[in-house]
Amino acid sequence: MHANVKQNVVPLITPGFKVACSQCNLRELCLPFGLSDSDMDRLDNLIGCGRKLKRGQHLYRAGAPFEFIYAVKSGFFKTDVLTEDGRDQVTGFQMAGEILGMDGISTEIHTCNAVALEDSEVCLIPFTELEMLSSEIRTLQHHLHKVMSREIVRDHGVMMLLGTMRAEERLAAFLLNLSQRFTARGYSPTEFHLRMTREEIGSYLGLKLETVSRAFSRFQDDGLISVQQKHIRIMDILRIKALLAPPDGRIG
Amino acid sequence: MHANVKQNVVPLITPGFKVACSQCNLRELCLPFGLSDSDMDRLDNLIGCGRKLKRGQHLYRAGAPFEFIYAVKSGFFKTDVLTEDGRDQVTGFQMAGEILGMDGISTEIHTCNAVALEDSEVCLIPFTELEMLSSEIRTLQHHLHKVMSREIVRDHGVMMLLGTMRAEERLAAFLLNLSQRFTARGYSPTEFHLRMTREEIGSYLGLKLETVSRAFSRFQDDGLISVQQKHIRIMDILRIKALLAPPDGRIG
DNA sequence: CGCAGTTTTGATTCATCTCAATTTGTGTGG
DNA sequence: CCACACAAATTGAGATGAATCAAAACTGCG
Repeated sequence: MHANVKQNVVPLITPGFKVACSQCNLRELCLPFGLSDSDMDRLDNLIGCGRKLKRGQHLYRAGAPFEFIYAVKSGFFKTDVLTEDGRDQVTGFQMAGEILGMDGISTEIHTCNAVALEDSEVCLIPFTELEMLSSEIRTLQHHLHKVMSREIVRDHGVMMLLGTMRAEERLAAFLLNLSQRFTARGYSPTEFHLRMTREEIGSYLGLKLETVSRAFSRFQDDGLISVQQKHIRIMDILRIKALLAPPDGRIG
Repeated sequence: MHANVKQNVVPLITPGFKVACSQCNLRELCLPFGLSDSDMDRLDNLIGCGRKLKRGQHLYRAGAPFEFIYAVKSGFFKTDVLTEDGRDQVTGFQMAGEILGMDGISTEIHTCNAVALEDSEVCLIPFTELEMLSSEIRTLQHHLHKVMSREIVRDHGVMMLLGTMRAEERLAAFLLNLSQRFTARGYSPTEFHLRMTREEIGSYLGLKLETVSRAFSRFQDDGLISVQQKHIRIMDILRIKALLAPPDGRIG
């Protein structure tokens, strides 16, 4: 807790660094997707600068005034909501090219926390100016809408997971999702490091950390994966996928 | 099933009726919120017509091409997603003034189903034209973003519910949410008819219908509510709220 | 090298699911 | 308008998956 308070001061004295979409290898994955060169220059002017975060540092907190949305340039984040009565729910994990902060648009106040799970960099996108620019650039406007809609659809997937799946199905879905997102970023589909703890995975999946750990162990015993702490190697992706289709194959 | 197929044809031969935001008593709750009279006229021109649906009829289905978003003018809807393997998750219930269909923006294909739970009316809002108009009307643009963001925040709340709450807490949260939304629409906060079945409530809350029924019965035995089938009367809203704060009051 | 945080594993408890039987409500057609 | 059939809801008994409580092992950081 104290550590976080201290860390929260750091960005104010850390000069932002200059970023440019046009130079970024994530541009096909991120907000500038589909923009012409000249339009991308205009977006570059708007975005201005980036921000570096150390592991454990908050990008923003629930209750903070909303000003920016953020594009993950490198690193790994989690977002979580907490209630007055102490419940804590991880709502997502974000990696390079993904957009953070859209929870703040509706009330101008952020409703969740965003925390770097490893040293990370983000691009700061001032939202009011983004709205102005997007009213001039149709492609940008439409893409912003797509990004927000994609988040809604993703959330529906999480609801499905939390509402209908058993523990091992949830973990299987989680691993497949990570694998797919790593693949899209040019990393190995079968071998990766988890940046989050068992407890954070558990919170995201609606499970206790012990249940997550047991499910990992069981997957390993069954030859589906190899786990060593945070290092995961997927051994049999087909059988992991099969876990998501219930044995009875009920339809309708 | 056959009934649905038949119903699906009806709207094609049912002439749409004319709607006008400027005449609508939901305008302070719905998309035109905050617009000037002249801007609202422009929105009216865009929206054009509405559509009536009978109970059980689909407004749209997963897989259907995306063209409109819909404002609920009257009635009550549910949205649900289903997977190939037969899982079914209700993702939300929508009432007057709420917007449906934003799941379709990201891929131009709807990813969930929207079904009328009673005879209902919606306004059809052609999305491409809405984007064009919103690039000219700042207020409209910003409000559209707020509506989408609000949906994201709402989804986070559902994740919290599904991920951290026990059965009676989920039902309490559900009842309080309905009560609040009815209140905002000028209906009684304490007495209402549920438009959905126990099974649909259960799907939304990640519970089996029997568990929902038992929780209702328990609430009634404890004097929190009075239930008779779909008719609900809230007797002690404070104690229902208290159910959401765990007894130990753990913090942080 | 030691300590704190994380992870694994085991034994037990408990909430919810499952299966099953009734009851109640609703819509349809005679 | 009533009777019937079907859908929805209630309630009970028992099974089960995940939570809880507890202890030990591992990892990485200072």
